[in-house]
Amino acid sequence: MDDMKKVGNSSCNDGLLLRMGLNDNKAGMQGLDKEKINKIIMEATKGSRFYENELKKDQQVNQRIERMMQLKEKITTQQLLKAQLQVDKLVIELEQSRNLSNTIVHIDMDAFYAAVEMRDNPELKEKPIAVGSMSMLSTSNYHARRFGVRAAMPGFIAKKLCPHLTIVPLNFEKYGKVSKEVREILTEYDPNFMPMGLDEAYLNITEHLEERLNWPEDKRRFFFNTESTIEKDKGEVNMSAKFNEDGYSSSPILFEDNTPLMDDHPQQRDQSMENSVVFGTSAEEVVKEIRFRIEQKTQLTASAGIAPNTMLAKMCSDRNKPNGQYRIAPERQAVLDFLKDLPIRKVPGIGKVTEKMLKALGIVTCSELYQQRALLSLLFSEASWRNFLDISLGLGSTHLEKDGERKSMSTERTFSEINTAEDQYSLCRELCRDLAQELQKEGLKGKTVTLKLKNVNFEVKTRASTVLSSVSTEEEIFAVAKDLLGTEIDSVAPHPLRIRLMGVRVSGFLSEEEKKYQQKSITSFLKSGKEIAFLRLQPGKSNQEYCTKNSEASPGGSFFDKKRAARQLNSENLSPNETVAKEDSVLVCPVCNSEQKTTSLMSFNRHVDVCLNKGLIQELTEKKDFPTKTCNMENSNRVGGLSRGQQCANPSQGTKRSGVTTSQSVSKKAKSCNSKHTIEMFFK
DNA sequence: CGGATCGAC
DNA sequence: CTATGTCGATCCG
Repeated sequence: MDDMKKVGNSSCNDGLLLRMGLNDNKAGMQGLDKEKINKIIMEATKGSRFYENELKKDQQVNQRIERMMQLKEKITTQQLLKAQLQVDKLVIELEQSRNLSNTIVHIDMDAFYAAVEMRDNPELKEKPIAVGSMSMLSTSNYHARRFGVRAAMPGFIAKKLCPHLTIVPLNFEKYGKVSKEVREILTEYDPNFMPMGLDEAYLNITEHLEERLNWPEDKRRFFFNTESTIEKDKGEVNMSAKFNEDGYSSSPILFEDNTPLMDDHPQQRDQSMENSVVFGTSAEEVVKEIRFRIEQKTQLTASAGIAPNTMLAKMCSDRNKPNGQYRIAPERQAVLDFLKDLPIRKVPGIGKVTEKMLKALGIVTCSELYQQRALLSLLFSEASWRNFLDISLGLGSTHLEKDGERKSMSTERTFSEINTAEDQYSLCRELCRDLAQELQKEGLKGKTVTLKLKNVNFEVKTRASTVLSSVSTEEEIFAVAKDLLGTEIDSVAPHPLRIRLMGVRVSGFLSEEEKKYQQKSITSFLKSGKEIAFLRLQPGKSNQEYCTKNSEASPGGSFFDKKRAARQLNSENLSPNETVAKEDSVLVCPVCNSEQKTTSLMSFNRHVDVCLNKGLIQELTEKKDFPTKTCNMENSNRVGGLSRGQQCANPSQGTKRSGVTTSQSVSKKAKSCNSKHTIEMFFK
């Protein structure tokens, strides 16, 4: 998004201000200068919990830098020379593989959300506006930016910077519609174009350019949208000017110079079609055409970059925004010229922290990045310095890969402080419910559940747990998340856990391969007509285990719910051995599959352990896989010492991966419980 | 694997 | 009063 989140850092390095304030003000005009902006932000911010946490993070970065500098001190000239040789060998290879044959375009809608809101509400047109809420802004228009109002800034601070600021709430449905309109245009130039969010996209127009060479003019002719409500009076081309809110924006507008549109066909303009325009066949003309069509269709302007790879194209689109475009010719020297004085912060992938670290090494521009390549290869990880090298050579992807399958799905929410376990658990359940719904829309199941917590001091923690069999339903996810939450609550007891955010994520999805396999094993399992045994447990003070004989256990979850609520609310230790499975559930041993006529967990566990040990011995003596009896042990986190046993009990999942998972996650839990007797017994 | 960090939108 | 939500990548232990 064209939001100026990246703010040139330049001179004064007074820490946080640079991060939080906008120091990009063109002096003179109405608005505020850097100093004022930073002062106001600092006043609004100083002493807040947020600020304190920012300071803490800042210190951590400084320590990182310190460690790096110490490392640097130890580097000998010998090492440096050697590194230089190695890196330069790589440079030669990279140089040889440089590919300038593609034409990549990056399209970036200008101040997208704000522009949509202004379009739809003329009242806003002359005003400084931002889209978002009092707590967080998503974007602002250029007018507001002159006051230092920008994306990722809370609205209440923006208001201090610019008291007249109008804050419009987000309306994603609307932006989505507009985005779709834009995409309909883009797809004509590259059916495989890659959208990046609602307001940006990469296109590879290499093929289009070839075809276009043979196109007759008619196919390159487009008409002005006449029935639009826009006030436009004089002549052909001033439509885009209105989007230049301020009249003194430095960016070029679409038709401002005398030549561009008719580049290739200067002769025809007036007679044929009064309200039409013909675009040429060059890349620049194509992109002008795209931007023209976007504007005609949506009344919104876009900026664009043209270059031989995505990284460069993206940086180009930033060059002349808003409502401008820029091209790097497909020549090595053109690329290097472009990079020469470019601040590394402009490079996609280089953020605040990396900028600061590199600056500590005296690196600010891309050419400096290249000069220091040998040093960087000694100070940074392979992935990092190779990336730096690519950047400084101007290398990037020359084709647009379809993004692969998703790797995780999550949901999180911020709220005013919540500090009672009761509310936290019910919130957690709610998140699990929402997440489960989304997961099921995509038919996904994952093995890892991650809980994210942010306390009122803005400190973030994540806690993850990987289970044997994939989860996707509210109950399944919650069963895991609630344990993680419980552990965190316990960890601060007797103090309450004071949080301002909670999130739940599911990852570790099954690959397509695994899906099929699982499908098979499930159906064959069902055919075999066996019962599913469930076994669950919660570590910590509220140990709770039960098995039900029923495969559709706890249908509405109410049973589960009440139990949990009661237990956690009372916050006392129910003796873990008593009162299990009162209702209509029956304990079934997951190993031998027989019903156990007891309601005492302890004796039930004993039985299970015995069964498992039998299995273990058998496995080890026969030295082969455990019999493939499909015993579904979803979520079976039985708390004590079943590390090997679980593997045995669930052979259908017996891949290397799940084996490791099992022994790790269980052995950890085994410590917290005193039931490692299973293991000890075995080794006697 | 789990946890923290970075970066992008 | 009031500092987002979602995702992927990477590094380290």
